[in-house]
Amino acid sequence: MRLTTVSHIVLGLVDQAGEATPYDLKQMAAGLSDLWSVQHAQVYREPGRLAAAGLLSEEKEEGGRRRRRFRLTAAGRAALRAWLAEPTADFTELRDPGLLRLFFGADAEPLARVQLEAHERKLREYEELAAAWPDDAPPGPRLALEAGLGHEREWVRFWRQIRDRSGAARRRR
Amino acid sequence: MRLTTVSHIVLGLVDQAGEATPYDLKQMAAGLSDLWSVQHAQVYREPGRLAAAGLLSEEKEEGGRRRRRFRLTAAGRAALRAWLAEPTADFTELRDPGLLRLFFGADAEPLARVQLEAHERKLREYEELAAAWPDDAPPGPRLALEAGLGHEREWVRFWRQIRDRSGAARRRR
DNA sequence: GGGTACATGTAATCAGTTACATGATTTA
DNA sequence: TAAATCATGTAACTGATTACATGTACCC
Repeated sequence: MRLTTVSHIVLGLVDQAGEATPYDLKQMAAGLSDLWSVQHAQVYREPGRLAAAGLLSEEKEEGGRRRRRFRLTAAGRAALRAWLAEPTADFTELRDPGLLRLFFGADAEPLARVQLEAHERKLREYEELAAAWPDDAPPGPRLALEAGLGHEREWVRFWRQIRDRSGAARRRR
Repeated sequence: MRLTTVSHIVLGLVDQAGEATPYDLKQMAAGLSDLWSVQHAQVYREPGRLAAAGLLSEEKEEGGRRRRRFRLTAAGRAALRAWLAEPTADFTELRDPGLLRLFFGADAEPLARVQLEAHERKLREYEELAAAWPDDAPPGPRLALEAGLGHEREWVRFWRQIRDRSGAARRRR
C-alpha cells in the first residue's frame, strides 16, 4: 500500500493522541486545516486502510456507537518515524486563487480589498492563538503557527501595497 | 459544464496568446507552475472540453502534426472576464510538506538545512527573473512574481531562524 | 538513415470531494 | 418525546496523475 500525505497525517495524529476514534481524528484534523486540510470522508476511511496494512491496530467497541479505536503498531511507528526523518526539500506552489486572478489581469483594487480583509482576519486569529499558547505544548505545532504568522503578515503587506498602489493610480487619473 | 481553476487558466492563457496549440499552452503553463501547476495531460484535454462548451473555437491543421489551434470565442471571453471580476476572498492552506513534518515533530535542523537551500535557490531564481523583467510587460505576472518574492523571502527567514535556533540548542547541550 | 528530442495524445488509475444515509445522544 | 445535534459511515463521482503509445522533425 502506498502511503499518501493523508496517511502520514493520520499516523501523526494517532501518535499524538495515543489512541483515537475516527471522530477524534476529525476533530484533531480540524486544528490542522490551515496547514493541510483533510476531509472527513478521508479521516473515516484512511485508518481502516492503515489498519489493513498493519500500521494501526483496530479495536471495536461493542455497545453504543460501536466506535473503532485505533493505535499505532510498531510498524506504524516505524513508518511515521521514517517519514519524519526524511528531510524533504519539496515545497508546493502558492496556489492562491486571488493571486491567480491578478496574474491574468483582474482589476487589482477590489480584489486587494477583500483579500486584505480575509488575511487580516486570519492574522488576528493566529495572533490570538499564539498569545494563548501554553508553555508546555510540544514545539512542532508552535513552529507551524509561527510559519503561518509570517506568511499571513506577508500577505497583508502584499495586498495592502497593491490596494494603496492602485488607489493612488486611480486618483492620478 | 463546470469550470474548474484549470479551465480558467486555459482560458487566460489562450487570451494572452491570442491563439494557441496544446503545446503552446503546455509551454506557457510551465511559466506559471510556481503559482499553480498544471499537468500536460490536462492541458491537452481541457481545451477540447472548453471547445465543446463553446468557450474556445478549434481549428485543425491538415498536414504535418495536425495541430489543433484554439482561440477564445465571445462566450469564452465573457467567462474569463466574469471569473476575473469576482473579487474572491478565498485563499488556500500552506500545504507545505516540510512544515507538516515539523508540525509532527521532525528533527528541525536537517530539515531546515535542505529547506533553506531549496528556498534560497528559488529566491535567487525569482530575483534574476525580476531583474530581467521587461518594462512593457503586462502588470499581472509582475505582481504575481512580487508575491512570490515576498513569500520566498519569508520562507528563507523562517527556515534560517529554525536552523540557527536548533543549532544553538544543540551546542548548549 | 538512425538516433534523439520534440510534440501529441489517450487509457488506466487513484486520491479527494460531494452527497447521501443513518444511528446515538443530548436538550428543550 | 420530539427536535436538534453529534457521530459514523459509504457510494458515487470527478479531477488529477501516471503510464503508455506513437508520430514528426531535426541533427549527426
